[in-house]
Amino acid sequence: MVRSHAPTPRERYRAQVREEVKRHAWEQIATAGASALSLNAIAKQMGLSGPALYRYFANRDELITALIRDAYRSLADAFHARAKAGGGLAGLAEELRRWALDDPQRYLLVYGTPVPGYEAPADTTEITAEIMTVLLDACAAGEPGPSAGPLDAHLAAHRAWARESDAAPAALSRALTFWSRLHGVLSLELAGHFTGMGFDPALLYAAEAEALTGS
Amino acid sequence: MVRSHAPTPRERYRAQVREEVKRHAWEQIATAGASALSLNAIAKQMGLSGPALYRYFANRDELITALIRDAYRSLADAFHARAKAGGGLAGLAEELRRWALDDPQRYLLVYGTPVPGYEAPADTTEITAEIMTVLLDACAAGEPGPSAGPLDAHLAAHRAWARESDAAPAALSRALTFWSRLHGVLSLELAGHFTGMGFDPALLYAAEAEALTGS
DNA sequence: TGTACATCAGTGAACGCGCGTTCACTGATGTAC
DNA sequence: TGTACATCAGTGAACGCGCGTTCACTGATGTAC
Repeated sequence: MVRSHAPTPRERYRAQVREEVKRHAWEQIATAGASALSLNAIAKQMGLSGPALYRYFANRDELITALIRDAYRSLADAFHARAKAGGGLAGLAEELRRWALDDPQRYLLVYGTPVPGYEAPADTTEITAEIMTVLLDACAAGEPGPSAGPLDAHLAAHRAWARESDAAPAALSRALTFWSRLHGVLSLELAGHFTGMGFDPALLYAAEAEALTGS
Repeated sequence: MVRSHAPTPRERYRAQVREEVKRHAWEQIATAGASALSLNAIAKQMGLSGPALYRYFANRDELITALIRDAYRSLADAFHARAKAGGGLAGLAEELRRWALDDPQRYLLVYGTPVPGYEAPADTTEITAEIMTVLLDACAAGEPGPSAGPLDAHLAAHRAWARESDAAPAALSRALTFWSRLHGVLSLELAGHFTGMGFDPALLYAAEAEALTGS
């Protein structure tokens, strides 16, 4: 966020092209999946020669990293905005579904089966922790609830992932349950496992969200 | 299951080689993911030339189809066996986790992000329906439970996926919830999204299973 | 039991393809005096 | 304001690679008389 100087025209141009490359990359991912991402194909689509892209990304992995970071960033922003606007946990559930359906491949890129051979940089961990913090705050906002069961006891002793949050164990387990249940519906839906079954996944999602937020 | 004649030595040999090809295919998937599956690489690993495999599989897609079918078949068999042995819904939850952890890539192949460009044959639908039937029977076995909420009402009218089952709407929603909740935990776990968080996914899974089966 | 023939597993060469990536280069854009 | 120089975007050729797939073929295995 902190710029040490105003961007020169060249810097602005570079940033624009980088964005354009990423836009084409997302289109390509939407068509053929993340593992089919090809720098050459993107260049051709932009009317450039293949090697030209190496001015903007060191290699294929760096491009994927940028896409993943952008995706996480986008979800974190959406969560922050929704949390600020109120709506609590139910609002976050709505927001998560909206965000996922808005660009299914973006969701699958970060929460689906990992791209083979690709190793996520430590830097994205920061953003995922940010997302988790918003979720934890919303979970802690409700009634504390009794801390029962082996999971809560376990989480009380294994809460490193919650960072400096002082959420009660019940809030921790609630956050994990929120995440995994909604991901369960979304990932099956986006991967197409409900197609042909004839029911509306939105209602299953709504039922799960309701069970979680008790509203 | 019905053989019209005893297998000739040649047929037996063919079947053996097909199995060996599939074995190597699974090993390769375990290392580099399903989208990296290469017929040439498998052939080399078996000490054969690339084209030799075309005696056993018409093309790459047919091999993937065989792997997917085998995977579903294996889960269906495991579910049948467990259902017969008793244990009800809780038993199926245990079995699902055991099956998933036994070969994570096998789970991800069928329930993860679909292989890009690959279209599943209609034939596998039969096996997934079989799996669903076992699950539905277990869900219907418990107390009927009050059919409430928009989801149950919706499912009462959209139950084509349940085939000829006469399970109550509450059982239908229970089956879907069972599937998506347990898949939520498993897919996040197998995709590595819990690594580095420091808690034990098995306890989250157990908590979800308990919430579903009420035991 | 031996011989003639058909079947079929596997080979090696070849096709065309697209990939990531490097390199030396041209030409345009910006900077310094 | 004009000129000399440095910076940098983009090109085209090239490298080596592995992929799926075809084709004509050799040689071994099984079958029929």
